[in-house]
Amino acid sequence: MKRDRAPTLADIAEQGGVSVSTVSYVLSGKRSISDRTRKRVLKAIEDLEYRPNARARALASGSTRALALLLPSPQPRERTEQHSFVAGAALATSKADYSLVLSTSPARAARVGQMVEDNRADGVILMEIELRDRRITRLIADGFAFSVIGHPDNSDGVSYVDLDFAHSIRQAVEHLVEHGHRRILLFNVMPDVPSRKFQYGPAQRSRAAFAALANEFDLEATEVEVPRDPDRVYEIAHSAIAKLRPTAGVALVTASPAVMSAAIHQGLRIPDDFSLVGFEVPQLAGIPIPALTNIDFPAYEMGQMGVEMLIDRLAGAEDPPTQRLLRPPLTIRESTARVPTRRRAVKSR
Amino acid sequence: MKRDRAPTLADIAEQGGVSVSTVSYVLSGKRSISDRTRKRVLKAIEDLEYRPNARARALASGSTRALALLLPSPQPRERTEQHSFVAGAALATSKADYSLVLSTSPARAARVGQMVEDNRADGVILMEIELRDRRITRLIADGFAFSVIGHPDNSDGVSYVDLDFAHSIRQAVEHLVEHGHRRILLFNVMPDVPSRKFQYGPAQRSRAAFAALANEFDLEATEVEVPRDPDRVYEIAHSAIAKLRPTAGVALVTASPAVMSAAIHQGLRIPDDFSLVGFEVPQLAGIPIPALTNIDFPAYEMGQMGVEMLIDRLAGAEDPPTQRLLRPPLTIRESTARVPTRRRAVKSR
DNA sequence: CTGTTAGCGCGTTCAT
DNA sequence: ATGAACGCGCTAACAG
Repeated sequence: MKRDRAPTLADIAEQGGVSVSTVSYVLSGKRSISDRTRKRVLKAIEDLEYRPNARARALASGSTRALALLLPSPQPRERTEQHSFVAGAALATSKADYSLVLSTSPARAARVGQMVEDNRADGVILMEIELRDRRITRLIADGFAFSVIGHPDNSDGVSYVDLDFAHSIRQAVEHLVEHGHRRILLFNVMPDVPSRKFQYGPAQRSRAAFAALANEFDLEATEVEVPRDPDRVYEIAHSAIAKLRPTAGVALVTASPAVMSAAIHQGLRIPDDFSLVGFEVPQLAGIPIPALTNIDFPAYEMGQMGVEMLIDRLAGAEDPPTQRLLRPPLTIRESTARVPTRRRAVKSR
Repeated sequence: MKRDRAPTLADIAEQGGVSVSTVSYVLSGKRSISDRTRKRVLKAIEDLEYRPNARARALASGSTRALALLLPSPQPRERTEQHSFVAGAALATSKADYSLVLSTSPARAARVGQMVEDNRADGVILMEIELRDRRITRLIADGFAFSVIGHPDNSDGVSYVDLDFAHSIRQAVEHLVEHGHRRILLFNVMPDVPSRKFQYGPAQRSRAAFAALANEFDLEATEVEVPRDPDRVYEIAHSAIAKLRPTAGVALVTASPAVMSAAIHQGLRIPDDFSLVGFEVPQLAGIPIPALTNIDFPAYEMGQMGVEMLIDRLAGAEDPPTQRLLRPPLTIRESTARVPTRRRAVKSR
């Protein structure tokens, strides 16, 4: 049976023979109600299939119980980790009985707070963080609640979850070094906006770590920058491998399938001629041919943490910010192996 | 400079020396305003950096300008197309100046309208549609605005966008038949909930089309059901290929990488020993080794269409529903080839 | 323990 | 062309 108008608090109050505030209070539990009236109210709510109106509630209470997730302008070719962030965030928000509003990133940094200003959300979650991210500066200046996936250079007071890229790169390179590799390529991610090339945290931190390791282990290490488009990655990796003839490579997020293809397509056998360590979301690592030695990118979990941190922020008053630098393990699979000694002979031709 | 309280219509009215309704009307344009007052008001809005409060607006107007996208409970291992739906939907909503609220699918069909009932959204978008989807029945019964990605058996009056799976399967099979293949496997998607196995539209329609084609061309056609988990797909495909020794296969959404791996790992060369047609989002097709003959799943576009259709529904009164059955082209790449004649000799051993 | 009422910020009808 | 005032549905003082 369908009413033409959704029941309101007033309807419940009437039906139950009580006042609206009483109904409101049995709903919120913010003051004690006698068992008898509570039951009457609950019955009325049941009978009329009453559902609180979220907008009215938001207007009156000042809280929307919604979080905004700012997507980097959604392209058809999105990155897998970003999708996992979204999925994880969606799960965590509904678990906490919040809503998740997806929003495309505003062009101007000044607009990051828009969702909060417009009263569509209580706080925002940022991703694709730059080393000095102006959006974060704004959000702090404007006093908005937020959390970030990734972290800027100066992360004082900001709640974030990120990967410890320096640690992961070290783990990957040490793995290769232990297997005798010395000529190693780093396929580093490059943001689509060239001017921000040196601003993107993961790229920058990976680069620095890689350079330090090259020095420490005295490697012939070369960094190769690759864009997001897999086809371009393929081309670039193809020529880099042909030219530099590395025995191994480390590919950052999203690049490994294309890099592996590039190697195979020029006749290299994996891992005999070329070892590769990837950095992908788990579901991508198991399937390739051969299976990828991989650092599992815990994107789904990071998405969840992002919202949990934000909700904590919204609840707890002046708690210290949560800051988590994750160190996912390296899983060794078929794509890496000891560099064969016979290679030395071949190499000299 | 930051105020402790966001400016409201009243603030603008005061600053501009006019009434609140006047301000409201210059914003909505719903009645004519003299140029002088309009300018004064606009200046005040500019000066105070006024932003309309979306919740108050929603409460007063009855429209939230938000759409809810109901996600199948977001798992870590989400399917690529679903992510693309989301990305496309996010783009289209923000283009139309709407918000997109992500919501996990309610357990009970009766709850599909929740987002609308709670006044968080004006309409909902459904995905993962079953042949007789109770959610759709509910939504119609309750008179809610909605659109769906996929389509049920009885789609009278529902706006949807879907793929013409029967057509695509035909296209794929005919391609293989033309190349001399006769022993063909269909790797069909299987929903996670076994009881709904025969309810899932794409699976059901693909199955029927495949069976009809087997009959029409007198093929040794076998359907192999695979779950979503790539590892399981690999196992199942591996043993199916070993046992049935097909010369070709057609893999539905998401399955082709695992199927290809399974074939390669048992020593088959692609396409010489085994041809494969995939059905994947474009970004997945180009990179595999070898490149996949593929029907590009236009998931991103479908996500966009889903919201566009819903917005049309919300705007236009009693227009006929939009119903689109897309037929993406088959792109022939390296993974399929003519079945070699020498194979006949080999086959008999 | 319960009722009354004043907002929350904006849209809109009714006056003027 | 403009203003005054009411209502959207709910929360939270304030008053018993």
